[in-house]
Amino acid sequence: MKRSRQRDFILENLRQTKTHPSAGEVYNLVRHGMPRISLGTVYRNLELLADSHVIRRLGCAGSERRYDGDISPHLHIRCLNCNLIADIMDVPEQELVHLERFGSPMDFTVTGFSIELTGTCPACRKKQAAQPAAVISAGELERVLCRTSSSAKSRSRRA
Amino acid sequence: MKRSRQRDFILENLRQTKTHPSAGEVYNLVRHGMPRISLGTVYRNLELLADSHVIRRLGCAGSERRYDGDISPHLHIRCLNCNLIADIMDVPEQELVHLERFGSPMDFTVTGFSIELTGTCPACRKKQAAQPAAVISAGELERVLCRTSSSAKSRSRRA
DNA sequence: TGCAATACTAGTAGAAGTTACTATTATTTG
DNA sequence: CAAATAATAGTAACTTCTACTAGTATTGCA
Repeated sequence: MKRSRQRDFILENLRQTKTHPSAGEVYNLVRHGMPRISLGTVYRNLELLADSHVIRRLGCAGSERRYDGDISPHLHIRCLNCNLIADIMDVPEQELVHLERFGSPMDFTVTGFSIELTGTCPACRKKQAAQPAAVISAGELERVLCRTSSSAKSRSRRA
Repeated sequence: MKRSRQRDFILENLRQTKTHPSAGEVYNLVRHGMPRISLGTVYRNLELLADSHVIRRLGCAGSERRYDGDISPHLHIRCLNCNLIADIMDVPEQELVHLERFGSPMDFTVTGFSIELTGTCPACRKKQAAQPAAVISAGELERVLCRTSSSAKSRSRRA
């Protein structure tokens, strides 16, 4: 394994960022200082750094993979609306470690866990208040979505 | 909102499956009974059902989105090697709910959380034992990855 | 210091997963 | 039954990520 200026610069940029960026976002960050760096290099090095535990790969960050230059033990909360991710730094370690004891169905070897809180960030809450979503009643929902399995089965081969 | 045979059939299939399938896998399942169903229909309805809390969208299931027809409170463990997902059914509810109290940095509204254990499934453990991965020492890692920020900075504009 | 070995990069192409679009079909309401 | 419209099939396009190759940079050693 050899050092490279690209990897150093990626790490440096990630450590100075609090936004838990995706690979594409890191790419845009580092391009300011290294205009000719390639996207593939960013992807490769983020994975390499995460595999080496120099940075953290966020376990549950929506559809795209996100990274954190801060490897200290802390949790994240993600806005389900805009995917903004914030740190939760004040979690006592003993609250988390005990999760592993739920471990081994099917004889898995448990090596870790991912926890992510989800919610709504202040900005999105304001938007949603101004423009409230349509609401569907429980009865309506039942009617629409929970047809009995027998009636569905009897018609299932017509599509 | 109108009912459709496709949505009913997707739900029925998902509920009979224990594998926490992705949208593509659900597509392959339902095609046996509905050969002309389209992939887009499967995607749309899985999202719709998940948004309505009729099924669960797994919060941290690797790169692709996975779904669970069982919405009872339980956790999952995923094999980091092959992405096999197993249920962990015996988690006392009170162990989980308290997580929400770590809640609101930046004034987020906390609506839920995702927890996923990670590890190695029995099949992959056997494979890995037969073919062990290369190991890098801590000293080597430090040398390669942790160049000081000053030396990196001084060269960062040359790429 | 210079050279050989080779890990790494830039640039591009391609794969996988997901979303968007449109004409047509199915469901619901009156 | 007919009108209104939500949902579908099929396709194209988009996003994220990975693979590939020729060329470049880094390291180890003389």
